[in-house]
Amino acid sequence: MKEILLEKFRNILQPELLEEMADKGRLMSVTEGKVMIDYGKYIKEIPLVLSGSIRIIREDDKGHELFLYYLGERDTCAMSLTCCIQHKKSEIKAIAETNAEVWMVPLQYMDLWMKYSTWRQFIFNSYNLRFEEMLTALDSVAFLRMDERLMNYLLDIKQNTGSFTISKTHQEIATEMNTSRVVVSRLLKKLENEDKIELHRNKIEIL
Amino acid sequence: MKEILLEKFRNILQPELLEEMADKGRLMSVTEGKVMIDYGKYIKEIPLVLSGSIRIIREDDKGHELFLYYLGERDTCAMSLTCCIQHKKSEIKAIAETNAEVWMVPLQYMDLWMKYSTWRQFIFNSYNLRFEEMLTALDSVAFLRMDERLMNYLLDIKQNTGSFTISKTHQEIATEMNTSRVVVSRLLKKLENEDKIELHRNKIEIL
DNA sequence: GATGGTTTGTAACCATTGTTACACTTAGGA
DNA sequence: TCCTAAGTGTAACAATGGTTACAAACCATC
Repeated sequence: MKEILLEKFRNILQPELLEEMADKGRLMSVTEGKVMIDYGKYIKEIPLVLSGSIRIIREDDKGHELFLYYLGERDTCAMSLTCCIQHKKSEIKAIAETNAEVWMVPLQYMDLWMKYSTWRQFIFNSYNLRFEEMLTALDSVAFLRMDERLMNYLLDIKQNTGSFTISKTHQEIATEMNTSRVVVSRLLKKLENEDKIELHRNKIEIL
Repeated sequence: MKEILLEKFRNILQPELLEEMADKGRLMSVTEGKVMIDYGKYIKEIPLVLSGSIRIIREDDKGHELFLYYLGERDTCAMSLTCCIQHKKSEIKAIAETNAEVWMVPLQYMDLWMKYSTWRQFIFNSYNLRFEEMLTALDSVAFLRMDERLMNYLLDIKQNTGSFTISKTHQEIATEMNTSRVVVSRLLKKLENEDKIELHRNKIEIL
């Protein structure tokens, strides 16, 4: 099990740190659809993604959702980091987009490992990436029209999976974008007429 | 000059660190309206706010703006931190909302001071606060109608200044909320009819 | 192939927000 | 005092997105 960790992070984290991480952490395997972190729950471990993809979502008090970004291989969750340190409830929800393997490290090491320069770099790099993705999400809802948001959302998924085929229903997309299914169907059809995508049941092809 | 720094951060940062900060940094005084950090520019110093208030704004490539949050006494800019570390261009714009005093620290100390536990706490606390404020901004544009956003915006300013009186024109508000002046005037009038605010020229009173 | 649940397509209508246009008010000089 | 620029109020209309309703297509499985 530890081999995966060592291999994935070999070029990022220094050997002593990796040894310690392998020793103190544990592997968690999750199946697609599993809610890994729920809104309002406490977080007690830092998750480092070894394989697969995690969907990060914001939820309001009325149950409305908004997709924020994906975590992939070698990523970690910045929200977890801040939550860990301050022992606060999670502000976001994390769901396994695919089957995934995650290395879980007890929260106290977050600060203890600050003596390792590669850990500091890794942590701050994570913060930076997550900040940028939050800004992208913000740009999307603040500055774009729904059809542009939708196209960006599709491209985002393509980027994340590396595949031109997206296996989601219109309802799922509507939920993640906090709009209605009818609006999504309407705009997808419009994008199809503009020859940007091709529609099938449970499947969207990006051209 | 250094006395202000020592006094403001006495309860947050340890004495040795404060000594070093006083030694290595410099005081910057800015007047209201001054653009302190511009979109796309490099940042070479970490700003610690001693007094006054800084408005942080997101800007898209067409010049549209969106207010994100305020920095006040004892705050620092998380974006600056990440930008500093990675030598990247700024993703945001910072404008002095009032006259302000800021302690500027050369970027290399960001990492050097990680040996001080109070510095680590301060930095991660800043990240956490900024992350939360970003989420609040996101909630606002993603989940709320314009009239609710507007009321929240006004309450946010009240919170920041401690005053029930807001000295902004409808156009300024419209720009910060990325909408049009007419819409703001319309909704402000509606809020006045609901006895939530009182309108005057260049001035809005929160009731 | 009949049945039923899920998914998609589309029309009609409504609500919210954005745009254009213009009148009126106020503050601050000339 | 008068003039001008800036700020505000409001009407009329357009565009976008949300809602309701219903039909058609598709899939699994009995």
